[in-house]
Amino acid sequence: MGRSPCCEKEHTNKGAWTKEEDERLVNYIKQHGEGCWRSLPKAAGLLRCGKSCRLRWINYLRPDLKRGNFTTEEEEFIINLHSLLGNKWSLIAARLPGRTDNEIKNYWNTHIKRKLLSRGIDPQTHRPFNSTKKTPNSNTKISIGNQEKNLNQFSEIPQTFSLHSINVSGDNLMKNSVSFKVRNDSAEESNSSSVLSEELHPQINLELSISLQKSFEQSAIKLNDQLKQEKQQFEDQPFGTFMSPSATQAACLCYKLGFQNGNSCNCKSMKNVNTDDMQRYYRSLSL
DNA sequence: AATGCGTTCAACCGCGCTCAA
DNA sequence: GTTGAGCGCGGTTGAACGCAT
Repeated sequence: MGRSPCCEKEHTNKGAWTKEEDERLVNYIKQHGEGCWRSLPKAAGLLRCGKSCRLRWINYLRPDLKRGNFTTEEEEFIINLHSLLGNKWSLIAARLPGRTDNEIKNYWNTHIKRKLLSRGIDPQTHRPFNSTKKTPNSNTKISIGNQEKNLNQFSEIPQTFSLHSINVSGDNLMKNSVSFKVRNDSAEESNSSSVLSEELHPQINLELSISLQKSFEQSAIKLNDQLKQEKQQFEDQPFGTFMSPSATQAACLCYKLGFQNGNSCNCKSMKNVNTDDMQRYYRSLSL
């Protein structure tokens, strides 16, 4: 059965948007908000299909977009995220405020891809071209308490504290994949995440030592409450007077995963964690 | 000035997913 | 359980631009 077209093509404009069309779209969304893209063009007096309006708004007209060149930090961040997420541009964009998936995708294809190729790195696998390949073990299991699940069954793990609560069995290669998946709470991401190894990303410590104390739920709730409390303490006190054991551990994990541009660290000496990292960590908590 | 070629990026296309009927 | 509308995503296209010849 064929799919019906999203709009009456013969009555819609295509190609570049005019200034007037942009104004109409912006004014309409300012008044009525986003959504109902199918009915929006007619309501806004635009001879465009809904998808085209949505794309124009999301990729170009949204007021919170950051225009201009990507910074070196953004570029590094994209490379790191791509090594974990693969071509999941929308997921990568979600972690880069002010950037769109389309923008990142274009930047990847026009700049980063070429840069990696010139360094002798395969942009898809993030491995040197002459390195030996390892393939992930599709039967890798994740244990939650006394339950065991396949990777692809694992779909609802809270993001913030999951790294503390999961016991992973499988080969080293998949450990990192699992940790990423856990941080991003969707089975789909798990399936698409790239395989990492210490030889590929020496700055990323794959020995996550993630283990379960009691049941996953109990640990998660406990840690969530603890972090909530600590976050409040952090906001109440000037930095430096307060150091949280659970937060330092979590920040350390961020470090070890390479999300903070950090070097390998030792949790026992996390007194040395810098202020910016800690602030970033607390602000990232959605408690 | 004219032409060709490579690059960039806005926009389009088709597919998959979700959800309500 | 089936169907179809609506939406979002990733891949692709093509117009516009810059540079070299």
